[in-house]
Amino acid sequence: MNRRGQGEKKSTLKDVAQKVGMSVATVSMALNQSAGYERISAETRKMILAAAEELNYQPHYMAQALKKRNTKLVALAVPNIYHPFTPQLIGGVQDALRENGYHLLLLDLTNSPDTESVRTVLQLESGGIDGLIVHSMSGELGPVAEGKLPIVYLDEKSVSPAVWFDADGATRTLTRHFLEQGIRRIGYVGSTMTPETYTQRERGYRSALEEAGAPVDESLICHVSPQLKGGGQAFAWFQNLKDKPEALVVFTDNVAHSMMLQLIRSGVRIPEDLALASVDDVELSALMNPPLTCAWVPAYEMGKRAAYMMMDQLAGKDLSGVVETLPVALHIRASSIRPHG
Amino acid sequence: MNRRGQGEKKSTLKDVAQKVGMSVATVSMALNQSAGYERISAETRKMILAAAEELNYQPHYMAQALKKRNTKLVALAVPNIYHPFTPQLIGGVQDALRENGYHLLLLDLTNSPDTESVRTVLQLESGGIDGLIVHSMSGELGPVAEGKLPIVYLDEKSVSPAVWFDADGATRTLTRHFLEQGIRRIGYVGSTMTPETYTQRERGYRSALEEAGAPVDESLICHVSPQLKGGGQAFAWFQNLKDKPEALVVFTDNVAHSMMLQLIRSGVRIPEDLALASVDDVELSALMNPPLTCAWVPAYEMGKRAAYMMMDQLAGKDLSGVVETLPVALHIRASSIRPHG
DNA sequence: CTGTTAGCGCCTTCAC
DNA sequence: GTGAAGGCGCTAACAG
Repeated sequence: MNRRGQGEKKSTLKDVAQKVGMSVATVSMALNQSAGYERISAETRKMILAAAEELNYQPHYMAQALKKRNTKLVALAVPNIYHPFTPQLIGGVQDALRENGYHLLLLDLTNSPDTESVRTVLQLESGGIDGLIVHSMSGELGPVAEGKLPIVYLDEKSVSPAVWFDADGATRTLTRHFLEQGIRRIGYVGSTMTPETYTQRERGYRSALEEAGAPVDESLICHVSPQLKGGGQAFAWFQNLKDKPEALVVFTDNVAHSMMLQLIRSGVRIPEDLALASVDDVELSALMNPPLTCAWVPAYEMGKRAAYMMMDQLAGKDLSGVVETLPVALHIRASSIRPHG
Repeated sequence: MNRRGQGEKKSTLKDVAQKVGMSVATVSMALNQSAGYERISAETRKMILAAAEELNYQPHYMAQALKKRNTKLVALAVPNIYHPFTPQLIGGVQDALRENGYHLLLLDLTNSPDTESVRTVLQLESGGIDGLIVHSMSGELGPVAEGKLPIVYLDEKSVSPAVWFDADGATRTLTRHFLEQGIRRIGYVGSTMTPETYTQRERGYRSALEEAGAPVDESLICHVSPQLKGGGQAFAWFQNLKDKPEALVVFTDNVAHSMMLQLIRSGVRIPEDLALASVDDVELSALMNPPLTCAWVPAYEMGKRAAYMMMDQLAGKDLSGVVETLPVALHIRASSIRPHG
């Protein structure tokens, strides 16, 4: 042991105590400013600080965690690290956590068999992490984690506590945006996977049509993979359609981008031949040709809110039943504006 | 304490021991299959297992870590969570780590002042994590971490141990690909940020020209932000150029995509007016119009290799001086093929 | 075959 | 103002 890279062995509280000829208790108090701290003479305090500095003392993270019964670690479980949404979520969670000295343990469950992810969570659940934030996977992880440690769900609204954005509102707004232009044949590209946010997005589309008294034509609805390749599937579906729609609401940017690129390559003009709009609004959407109309999802903010809710729970607040809903914003761009309304 | 969500208090080794009327030592052995395990009678072993099961016993992660002097946690520090490269790295690291029961602590240093990230690392360094994988930031984190815990560097080659992909080879190949078509006026879009991989990419471009006896025209080289907005900067630079190049090597997909979209919008035809090629080859590149020629970077594999190297070190191997270099692959697509050679 | 003992490094009453 | 003692939950000798 003490092999390459380890350098000089770390110094412990005891080392510091020894150096100043005092007990570890005093040193601990001085360093932590914990109860009884005021009673330590300013002088000894300075000595201790100096000695700690000199010995390069750092409290042992795990020992502290064991004693204080908290690890300052929060896990974020994500179903797909490759979705453009995910990094923003991560960024938000991480930034919020860091504000309070927490660290982020990332659980990327992309193509992880359920059993394995469950095993991982169980392992961590006991003294490994203080809390768990779950993105779109209450079904898989709720049963194993609930009741064992504080949880916050992301992108779901039928469980709690949760952070949700108005998913059905997003597609409803998009669909209405087409209806208001007098477009009636509006199709929908949805997901074969069915986390709550995706089913709600489809619901928003359907309800907008119904509210407007427009018929929902099932032949204008398709379901594809929520990956880039989903755009290819949607494109193929569109090509084979006899009676094509005039406009399409797509459930996620990812798919919209890739479908759009293929449509254009095949000669379909956007928005003249087909108007397009999508949900998420990642940065690239505004740069597409033509710029893609989107319902903007506050992904970063959602991550932040989830982390705050987690830390609130860790601080003792009871958040059961709470579902925070963040609004979406409609960003109208050229892809969705039909020439003659 | 024991507030909402905590459920029934967790059971400890002692609880299990009590239940079966035995000492914690025996229980620990039986459960861990550690030294001396074979000498426990099969019967008591079964009892213990059953009791543990019934009490829903899970070893306390931190207590175990404190005792065994390892946390099974490896941190990955990334400079920019939003770069399309990063999720692939994360995916690779995480998958490899998980194979051996390690977990990933993500340190997203996007827009983090240096001091703060250093503080974080120092905090974790002492008993919080077993090792640190650093992406493109040896300058910032090397000094604080080196010698304190095992490190692996990603995307650098002048430090070690490291995982590197042949960055200058990538751009050299791309540049030659243009030269072989008889193109002489080849420009370069590089980065204002200068991690090693970016300086090497520029070097590859320059050396390919020099080797071919072609002049390096500094007016054909610009430097932009490695974000999507960098594409806008590059586009503006290109527009203002009097003597335009026939081809452009771009240092990263991100920038290439966004520049390309703006070029096309402004009426520049690719590859007729300007041939384009870039480094990274994220999935979207093949879907662009026209499909973008790329040097493919094995990001996922790099992550995996870095994690393996970390775990090798954790297992006692000395990897100082080792730099693993992964090859890139040239993916020729329509964006780089000039009509008449 | 199993129990006892002794910590890992830290924090926190409780005495002095 | 400061020190001693106990213990978080677990593991690893060493006894029996």
